[in-house]
Amino acid sequence: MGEKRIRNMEEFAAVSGISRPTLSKYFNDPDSVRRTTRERIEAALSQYDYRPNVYAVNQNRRKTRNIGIVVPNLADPFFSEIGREVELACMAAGYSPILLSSHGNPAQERVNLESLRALKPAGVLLAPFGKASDRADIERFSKDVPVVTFDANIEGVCEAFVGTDNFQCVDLMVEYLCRSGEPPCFFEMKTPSNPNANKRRQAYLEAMARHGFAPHIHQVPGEGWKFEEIGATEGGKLMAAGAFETDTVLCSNDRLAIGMLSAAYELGMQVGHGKGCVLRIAGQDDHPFSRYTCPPLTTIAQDYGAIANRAASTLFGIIENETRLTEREETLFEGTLVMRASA
Amino acid sequence: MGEKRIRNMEEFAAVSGISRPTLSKYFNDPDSVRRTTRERIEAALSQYDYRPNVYAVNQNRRKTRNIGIVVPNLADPFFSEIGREVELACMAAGYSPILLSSHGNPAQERVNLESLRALKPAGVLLAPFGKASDRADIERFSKDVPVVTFDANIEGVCEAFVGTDNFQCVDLMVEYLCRSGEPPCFFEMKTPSNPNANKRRQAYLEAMARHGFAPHIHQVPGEGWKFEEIGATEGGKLMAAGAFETDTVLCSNDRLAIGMLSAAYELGMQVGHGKGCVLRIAGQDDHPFSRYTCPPLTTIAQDYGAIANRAASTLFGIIENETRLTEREETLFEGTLVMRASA
DNA sequence: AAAAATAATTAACGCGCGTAAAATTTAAGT
DNA sequence: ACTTAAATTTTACGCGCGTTAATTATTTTT
Repeated sequence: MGEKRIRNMEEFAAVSGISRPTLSKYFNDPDSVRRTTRERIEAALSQYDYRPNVYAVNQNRRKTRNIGIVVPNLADPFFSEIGREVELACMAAGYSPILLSSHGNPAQERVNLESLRALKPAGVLLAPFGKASDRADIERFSKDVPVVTFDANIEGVCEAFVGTDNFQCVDLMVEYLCRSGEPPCFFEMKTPSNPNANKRRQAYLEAMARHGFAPHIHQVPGEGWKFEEIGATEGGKLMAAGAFETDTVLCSNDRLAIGMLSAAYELGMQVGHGKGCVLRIAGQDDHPFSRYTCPPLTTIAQDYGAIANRAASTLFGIIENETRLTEREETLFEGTLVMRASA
Repeated sequence: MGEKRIRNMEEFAAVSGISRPTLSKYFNDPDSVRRTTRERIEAALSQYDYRPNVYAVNQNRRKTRNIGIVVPNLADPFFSEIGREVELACMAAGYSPILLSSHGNPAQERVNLESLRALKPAGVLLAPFGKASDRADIERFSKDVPVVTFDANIEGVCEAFVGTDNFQCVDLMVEYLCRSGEPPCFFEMKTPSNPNANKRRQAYLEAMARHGFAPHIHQVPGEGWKFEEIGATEGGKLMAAGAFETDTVLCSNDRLAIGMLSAAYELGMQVGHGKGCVLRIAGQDDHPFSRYTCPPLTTIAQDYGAIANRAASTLFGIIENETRLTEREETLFEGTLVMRASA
């Protein structure tokens, strides 16, 4: 191993017997040099551990191999999961992911994009807030850097969007709930910033119409990202008041449902489809913890991996072709019903 | 605003009427130039938006202002919370935090440190795995870069450690449980990689002795980071078999407790201290979701903010004094009892 | 107001690497 | 073995900024 410390590519060229420009080519793309040369380089590499200075490399290269990943809130396990999948996809493709959380704050999203700009990323994978995001800012940013959005769409902005088909998901759930018991009421926040919430409400209305039932939407006040708390306090009030028209509630997302389950427990209302149960509660997203709620939460699972990989590979395609998409792409994956005890 | 694009410091010097070396000084430390000069620079800055190229800056500066933050698993809300606090502390002090998750994989921890090395960080804040971490590797790394560990200690390695006083925490909980009902059994994994787990077991033994009760430790098999699952399946088996000697179980951490609560629910065992309850379950850490379990989890809260800030400021002290600590520091914060319905 | 102290300017070099052009070597093809 | 094509080496410049030394301008001191 390491005989003496190599300070730069010049010195490594000396000890390896390969010229610096060839080494430079190799580090940019190992396959761009002849096999025998590559082997000589790699032999030397295992002997003298040397790595090009990232800062010098990135200063001189037009485009770096950095990929910015921005998610609204890493404290939400949903985003930490999908963020991780995206990260892995980037690394597998030889890029350097830089994962940033906006900490539930749309202003931080702007800050994050601004910091990313300084890093001259080859591309950005963005899970935006939706309506709360600064559309103009993102549009401006995506002029300079190719951006693929995932999870939440911003109509007409960025190269492509990859997400879940909310209509298919809600339809699946509504169909199941109607078939197995009373038709569901819909529980959500009054001012959801996430565009998925709006699609889900719309999908609920359409699905209920299709099944010939009257829809019942309950919107509750509440700001921020404390969904469980909102679900617990506001959902609890509704349950206590007997405000739900049927014995089944479909929540706009799992975190609201988790809050409602907690409130139902407090109220002594047994949730589930077994005997003695007075309420069914269902969620959406298959939150990592929904398997451990009491009772375990019936929900719709999004295909995290598929979304992450498709978003990443779409971005890589744009980067590697050096050409923006002629037409904006939208890809939606289907969700699957996860039947547990709560509904 | 932006009249024409400024490509480098040279051009900004031209339009601002300030020489380049002075600008360089300013960007390194705004207070190092005369007030009148500073104002002229900032006036120009608001007109021509220019920012120094990070790569060129970091290539030439001896030490960057990057701070590496490495946590074992961002998918665990505990670490995403504390990671966020650390991040904020770094930004507040004018550093650039780079948050990396080891995804529950000790090998990834080595990879993360290796990637950080390339970024020449001024310092690193590391929440290690503990025994599962590569002690030698971390020791070697901390020779080159000042490292402060937090959450989990590695005896004798790195400049300093900041964490929670497990003995005080467990003592607090044991005292409460003994005073309010039957003394607790202790539930944990057989091979916990986290050193806190070992301290907690030890603390449990001492606390029980002090109160004059016989300790009962139940260790269950299970690998990895699926603590809820392990708590549910293995804890469930123990509950079903009536293996716990008393009606009170103290879990090594909240995530195990969440799993146990879920299993207890399945078994129809009512958990809590009210009437009709057959079991009390307590956790440790005040996991963000433990407020919404059924019943809500009684636990010990760590002072996330204090730990994060102390770890960060200790590191900044070392960086700014350019001198390593003569003696390794260990700081422990006290936990507080969070009484909820489960125990 | 002149002298002393402080700050800014000019000029120039270096950091580590990308990259281009020309010269040279190596491999492939018949 | 000879021609061609492909790969490598030599040489040299540029990227954007840190930094230093000598010079000049500005402020502070008495």
